[in-house]
Amino acid sequence: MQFNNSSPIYVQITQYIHDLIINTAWVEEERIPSVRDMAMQLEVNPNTVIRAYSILQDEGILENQRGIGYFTAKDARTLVLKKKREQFIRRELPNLFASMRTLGITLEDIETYFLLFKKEQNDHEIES
Amino acid sequence: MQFNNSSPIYVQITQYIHDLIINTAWVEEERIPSVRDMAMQLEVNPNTVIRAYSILQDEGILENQRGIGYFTAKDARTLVLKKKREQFIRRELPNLFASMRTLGITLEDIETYFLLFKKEQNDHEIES
Amino acid sequence: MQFNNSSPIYVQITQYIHDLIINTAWVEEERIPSVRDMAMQLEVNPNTVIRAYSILQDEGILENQRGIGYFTAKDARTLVLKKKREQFIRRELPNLFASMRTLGITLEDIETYFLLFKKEQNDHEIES
Amino acid sequence: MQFNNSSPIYVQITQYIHDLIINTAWVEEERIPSVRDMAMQLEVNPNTVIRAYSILQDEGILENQRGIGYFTAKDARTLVLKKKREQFIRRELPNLFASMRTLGITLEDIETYFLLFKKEQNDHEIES
DNA sequence: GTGGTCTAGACCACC
DNA sequence: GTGGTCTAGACCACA
Repeated sequence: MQFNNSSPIYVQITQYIHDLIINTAWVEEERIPSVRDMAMQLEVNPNTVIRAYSILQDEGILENQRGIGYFTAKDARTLVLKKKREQFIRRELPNLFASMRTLGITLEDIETYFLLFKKEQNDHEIES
Repeated sequence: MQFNNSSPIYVQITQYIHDLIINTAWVEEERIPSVRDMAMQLEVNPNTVIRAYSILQDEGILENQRGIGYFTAKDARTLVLKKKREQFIRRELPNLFASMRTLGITLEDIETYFLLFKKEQNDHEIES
Repeated sequence: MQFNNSSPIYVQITQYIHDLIINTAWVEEERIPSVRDMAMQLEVNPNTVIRAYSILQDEGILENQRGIGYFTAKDARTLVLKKKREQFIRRELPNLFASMRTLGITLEDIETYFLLFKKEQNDHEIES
Repeated sequence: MQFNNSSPIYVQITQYIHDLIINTAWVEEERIPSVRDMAMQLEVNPNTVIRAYSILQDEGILENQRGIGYFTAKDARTLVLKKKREQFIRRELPNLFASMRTLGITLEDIETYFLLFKKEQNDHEIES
């Protein structure tokens, strides 16, 4: 895994795990890699992984069984999706609409870009 | 002016000035408030204003005349608009589309939110 | 049995056994379940049960007969009660009074909560 | 300040700050000692102080102004009191009542101990 | 100056 | 084996 500098590594790890759960790469109520394993796998200090895991635990997405390890929560996927949707509507959308307003971009323009974007995605998939 | 914690204050100031120029609240080729005045007005450390002004100077939006002060550039408004459009298409839109994809949000959903957003804006304007 | 995360599992097991002895669910001088049985019943690692049993043995509440198993002591119930009373007066009460003081809670308030608590208990018993 | 081993240092620091705010030793909307100062004062690693401050920030008791420092929140005292009261009622009281039940201790007994406790407190105050 | 992140490494309790 | 706490120290962005 590659990290960028725009946000802290521990945040990028939480987002990465969010994705794993949405993709069902990590299924619910199963044990996830130990802090040390994850740290080795991501080539990161264990403390950084602990920080990410703890945040996810606070969010109710992970649970901890003493001396055994971390587990995905029962309704982890629902929780993640709900959380991300809220964020999207409360943070991303208002920014989007504000930008559209100041730049004079309409919904039709967005649609055009969207079709283009989907086309690109398809092309990439065909390539690979 | 109120600042939030999600991005550095100097960035928020540059965005604020971008808006002032787009709104033609600051017209082109005119002197803008001195660093000290701006700092007092925004209740901010002068260094922070200097940083914002310097960035805008690098972007070609402001110009500095030694010993006199800062001025808006000749084509400031065009520059700002161009810059913002680029950012919008290269950064915001891809993020938007990616979020839509993972969250299963369609363009129709966006439209619904957009109408809602416009309605709220109108209500606010009528109130005030 | 359900364990919470606020204290170690082996501590929760010792408290559970304390209760069993006070309730006379375990009578004195009788053999108690083997470590393995107990571990299976509680869905817990045998080492954890061993730890709990050892502590109770140190407290004089359990006795171990090599090769045979663990037994409740002759005066187990008296011992447990005495121990709990001491703990209550030396640890819980001072904390309680300190909290009451800083939070401005009076004995009358406590009484109100107590009546409420007893009422709830009754309701639960009637339900079941 | 002396720390005990029963709970992590960063937790003890948060509780210490809770007390400072309840006692109005720290008044609202004022700057508090910097992380480094506090660390030196408490003879603790700065990271440990950061951890405590961050938790209090999440609780809404402290606020952070970038590059300037931490401040007590506007309604910090109310928040702390509310938080502590809730904890008291939800955690301490049920334990208390459960102990009273199994040990056969009545409210009258508690009152006796309470008067004793208050008497001791007075004696201590007179001494010093 | 301020706080925030990250690492390396030690030590501990728990299962 | 598991996670959790703490330290020391480096480095960075921000005001």
